[in-house]
Amino acid sequence: PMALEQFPKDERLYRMRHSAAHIMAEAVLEMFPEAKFAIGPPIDVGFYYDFELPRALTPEDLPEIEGRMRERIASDVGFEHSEMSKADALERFAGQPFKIELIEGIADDHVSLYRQGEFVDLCEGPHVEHAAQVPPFKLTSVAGAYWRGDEKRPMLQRIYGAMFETQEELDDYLARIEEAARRDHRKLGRELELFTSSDLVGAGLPTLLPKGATIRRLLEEYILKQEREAGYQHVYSPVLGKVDLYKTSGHWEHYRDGMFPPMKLEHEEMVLRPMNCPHHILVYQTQLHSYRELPLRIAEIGTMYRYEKSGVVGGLSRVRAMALNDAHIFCRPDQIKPEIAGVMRLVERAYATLGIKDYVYRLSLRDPADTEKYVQDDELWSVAERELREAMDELGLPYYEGVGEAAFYGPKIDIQIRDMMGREETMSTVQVDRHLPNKFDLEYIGEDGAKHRPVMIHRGIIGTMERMMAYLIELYAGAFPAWLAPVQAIVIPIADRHADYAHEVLASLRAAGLRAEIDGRSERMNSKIRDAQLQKIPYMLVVGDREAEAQAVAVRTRAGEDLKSMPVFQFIDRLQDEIATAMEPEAAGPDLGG
RNA sequence: GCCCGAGUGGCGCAGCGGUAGCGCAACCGAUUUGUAAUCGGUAGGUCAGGGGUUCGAAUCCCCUCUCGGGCUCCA
Repeated sequence: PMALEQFPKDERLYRMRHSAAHIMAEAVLEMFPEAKFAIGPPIDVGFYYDFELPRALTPEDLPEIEGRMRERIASDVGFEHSEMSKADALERFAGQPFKIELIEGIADDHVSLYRQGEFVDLCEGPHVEHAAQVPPFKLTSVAGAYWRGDEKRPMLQRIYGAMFETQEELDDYLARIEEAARRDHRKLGRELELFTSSDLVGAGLPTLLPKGATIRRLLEEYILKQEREAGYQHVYSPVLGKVDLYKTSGHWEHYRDGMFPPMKLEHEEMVLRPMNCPHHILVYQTQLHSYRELPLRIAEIGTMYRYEKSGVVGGLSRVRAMALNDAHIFCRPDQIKPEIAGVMRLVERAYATLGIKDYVYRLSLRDPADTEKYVQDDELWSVAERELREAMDELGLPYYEGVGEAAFYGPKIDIQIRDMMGREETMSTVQVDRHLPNKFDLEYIGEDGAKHRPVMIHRGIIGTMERMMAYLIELYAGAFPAWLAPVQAIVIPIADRHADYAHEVLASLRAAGLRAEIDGRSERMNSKIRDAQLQKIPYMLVVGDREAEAQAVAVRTRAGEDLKSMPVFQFIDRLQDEIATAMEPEAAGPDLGG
């Protein structure tokens, strides 16, 4: 057999992490002889193992488990592979209900086992040859996890471990986790006074403070301008409507669990909208449309409400009230591909401006086996899926497929970003929908004078303002580029006698459309600089006798760079240039012919 | 929603059965300062909310709410 070192790195890591999971299981068995074992696979930063234990584990248990693991590793037990018949295995694993369920699910009449020391596990392998080949690791957390990922099955205890081939790589990973914690938008949101939340308002309902509101407004202004230039028309529609509207749209049937329960009025029931689509459909229906008018692009920063489960809400990334940079394009079938291309161009441009580089495309498909979640119409799904594939292929954009990730009414292209912890989230989305046009009986008059059914494209570029803000706060660690910074420059008078001049400078900056503040406290300049630094304000403008004399400002950047003294007008020019450049970057992505 | 953990002045924390403390911030005063924290003083908390145990609860128990790590779900 090949020695471990001869395998490619991925294969080596797989074996090492998988073996560590087994060693951890053995350590847990020593501590809890009555433990029931579920599964323990390698994952991309290490491994985990799920157990059912007589008591809840706490983080204080981890060092002991780690210690026992290190003993096993030091003793360098070998990993031995064997096989036995299913019947023998069922006997061997009597008292291990999860293993028995796994064995019963194996099609073969023989099962594969691995033994190290006293511990034998049902396992396909592969593993390292002996325990000493397991590299540095650290048990990181205990958590709950459903058996087989099914919320109707028992909740097990999961222990996560981080593992890399070298101590250095492990340390790098642990440092990344710490850095992610430092950038956590919930922490920065408080420190930088971006948003707040209150027990009295409720979970998932954050309030944007003035600085956070500024960022959101800038994002909105940016995307609204892009959309206007791309031929979108903006509307305002109400955030609630009659239940009947959502029964017609199908949201009531397919999305009810995600909606706040209805408000009963005297003769009707109202619900907070979970999506904006029905309202935009009503906009379309106000007139009879000719094929010449299409595509019609109806857009809105639409606030909507979703009853997210209590365990999932948090910060700005998962909220119950959210504003979606939403639009619905009503078009002819022959316009689908060019419209998708147009949306992709908007995404590429927006991401370049926002500085988002780490993203991938996902073709989100339905799970054909799930007849509950998705509308049943095979023809509709296969047509929409083909259109999306062809559009992406023609654009030359790579994508991976996510089965079971579609909307209830159709497949979609999701643009997936990765957060600081490496978790993937949907930011932008494009969806081809032939379902809602049917439900609402939408039509347009074609060239032939007959009625035809338009196709709807649902799309979001910024996505929800909340999630985008959460992402950008972490991406920039709160040090926003000047165009997005809530405060772009702070004027710091050295002594009280400089207050008048400082206010003159402030007035000039504001007159030039810049967001500036003044720190007029009776503090030392050093202290004011420190505070401005902690607030991550891009420019600090120190003004003292010399500056007042020269109609100048002494410019310090938040990077700590001293740009020396310059005339006020020169600083204004410089900052305005910087902003203009940042907002019109070259699109970073592939050339989409725009 | 589920498992585990946690909620102490605006923020960060200590106290863990004998009726609340520290630092920062705030406020007042002094200082008027040249690129990451000037000094002194004052005020602020029904210890998330409710119920219970106890002579006595921030400390122990129960319920609810909120927050965190996961799972499931999701923009």
